Amino acid sequence: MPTIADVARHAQVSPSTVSYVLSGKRSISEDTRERVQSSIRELGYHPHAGARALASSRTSVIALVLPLRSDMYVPVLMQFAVSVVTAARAHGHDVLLLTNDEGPEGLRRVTDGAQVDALIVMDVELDDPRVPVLDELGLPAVLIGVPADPGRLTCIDLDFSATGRCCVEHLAELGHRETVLIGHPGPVYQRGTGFAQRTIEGYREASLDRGLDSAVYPCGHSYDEVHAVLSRVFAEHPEVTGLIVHNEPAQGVLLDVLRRLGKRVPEDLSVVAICPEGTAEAASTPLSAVPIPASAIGQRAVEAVMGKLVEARAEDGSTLLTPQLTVRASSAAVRRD
Amino acid sequence: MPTIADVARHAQVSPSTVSYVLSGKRSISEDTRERVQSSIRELGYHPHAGARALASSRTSVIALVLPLRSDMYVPVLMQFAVSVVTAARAHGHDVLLLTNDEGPEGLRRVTDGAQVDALIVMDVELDDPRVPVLDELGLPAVLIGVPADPGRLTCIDLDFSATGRCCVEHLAELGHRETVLIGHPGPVYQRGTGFAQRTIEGYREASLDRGLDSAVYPCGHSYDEVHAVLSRVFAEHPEVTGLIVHNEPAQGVLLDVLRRLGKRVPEDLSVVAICPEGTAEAASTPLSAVPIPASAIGQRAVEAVMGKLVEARAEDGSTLLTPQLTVRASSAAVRRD
DNA sequence: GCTTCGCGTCGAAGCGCTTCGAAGAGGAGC
DNA sequence: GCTCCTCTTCGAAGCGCTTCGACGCGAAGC
Repeated sequence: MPTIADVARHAQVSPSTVSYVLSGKRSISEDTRERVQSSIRELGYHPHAGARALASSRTSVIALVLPLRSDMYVPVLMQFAVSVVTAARAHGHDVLLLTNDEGPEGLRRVTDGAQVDALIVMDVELDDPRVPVLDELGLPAVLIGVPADPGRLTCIDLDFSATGRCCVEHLAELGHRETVLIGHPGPVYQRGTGFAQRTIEGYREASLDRGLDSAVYPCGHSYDEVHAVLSRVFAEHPEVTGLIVHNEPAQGVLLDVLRRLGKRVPEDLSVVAICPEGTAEAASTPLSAVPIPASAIGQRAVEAVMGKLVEARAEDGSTLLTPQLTVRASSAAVRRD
Repeated sequence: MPTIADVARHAQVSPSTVSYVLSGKRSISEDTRERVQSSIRELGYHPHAGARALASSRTSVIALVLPLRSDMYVPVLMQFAVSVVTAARAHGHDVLLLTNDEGPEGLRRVTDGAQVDALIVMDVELDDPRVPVLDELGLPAVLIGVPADPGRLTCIDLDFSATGRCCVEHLAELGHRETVLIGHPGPVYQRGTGFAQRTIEGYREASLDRGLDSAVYPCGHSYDEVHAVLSRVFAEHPEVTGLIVHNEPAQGVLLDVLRRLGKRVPEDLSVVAICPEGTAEAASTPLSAVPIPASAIGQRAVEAVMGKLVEARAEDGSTLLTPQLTVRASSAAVRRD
């Protein structure tokens, strides 16, 4: 592997000049710059990341902390990850993948060892032990998800409260008076998952505002669980005409179960989902849905991190993306007959 | 941040001694070792990764190259990724996440820059442009998937040919004479995806061996596509009693469509899937299936990489894991009436 | 004509660690 | 008593890069 000294010799300049050509931190004459650049190309020079990190205390690597939990919906996670990597690359950075099983110590490890310049942390819970650690770490950090107390940290997420509200309003405008929210499995709520709880809040508030009945049913993913929950829903709420589904993995099964139970969508029952675009489109009856803009969030997270990194720009707290409901075949005006 | 010099001073030894305590590369007296270790703890010392990489030309980071393609089944991908990260951590290594959109150059970039010690590459195609690049890179590399010509590289994968065969044999033993394989969408095959093609090969060979009819139908993921393909299958093969499904995303919809078409599983039709354990279990009729052992593969990949890293042990070419079919409710003996 | 300035370049120091050779201290062997 | 080892520890060099101060030079200012 050629070093910067090799390049310097080849271009007949000093190593520092090569460095300045690369970083652009001092002006270099057109002439030398080209000479250096062609030497770099000719020798196939790539700066040694370790040496660079040592000298500049910058790694050009950001950490992405993924949850390992099985109850997170994987495709969304993956969209996040991919968009973060892509956006980071666009800014000349790489991504170090961490899972959560090291806990807060894992964060300390990589930052103390100067392995990363910044962190992006996913699946943040309302009362997340990582948040205080991140806050005191002092490195640029962005949370995907909003904890109860974000401290000085930047958060980015879909506005789930508005999302819940948005679903209610859509159904209300179609004339539905009684709706039910099919949620994530119980443990997700007990754990204090912000997005799940906020969705419920929004749902409840909006229902109250409009004087509509509301009810929340946590629900598992399997066919049997969905079947059991829906049976209970119809037994306990025979008048229900609107279903809001905030439980991605159950989505696929849900329409199937409804069919079995003799409910036609949207004739007997309107369904609104909160899930990735693709899932909503591919359903047997395409679902009216608020898409989860995973890619946009990932991208924003990277932008925020880069902002802090480059210009120590203090991001203005949380960014909550406005939900955008797309109407498809699964929701329709209630039939008054 | 304390440096090794701070620790040395605190423990009243030289920096090199601290280094040897950390690396264990020379014997250190019980006494000093403990003194050094408690200084490390007390000061909260973490070695600077960049400095270490520079001095030792070892980064303790391995690259994981993920495909970005939308037609890969995401949950499996994620299982791979998570198991790779977990296994790597168990060996004291971190994982740098790369996507495929930089192509072979991306590999060069991270290796030339000495950012990683080794690479794990997923979703390798039969004729993958990254393979020759990896081969000449000289770094330890492990492929998940088996290209047509692996060169000197180590490959790890499920034995998909045996998997196809295994499914046929299971159905044959139940008395089925005519089976159909529902495969991935056409482009997956045209792209030269090893695992898809090998499954078909195994399926065809085993069918031939047993004198059974065979037919392959590529198939998309959406409800409509599955419906269309299955309708064609039953029109063109009215006698079919066994379905082998090698198309994870279609799995969910499939049973639903069969029900619509008036086919009972397993009474009219036995279904065998090739998919992750969880998917097979959660189906409305639990599926007899060959699970894709993503975690095991990821783990093995890391082991292989570590082997090469530590002892320059030349892994013995490809490792193909033997498929293990689990019988569930979706397959039964054919009814002769 | 002399100072002043800015531009382009260089040299050297230093980032924090690993590692090699060597040195000091004691014990064993003759 | 002297040599020869072994066991611990140290010192110094060096990994490849960035960055700061300085220097030389031509242009501008008086």
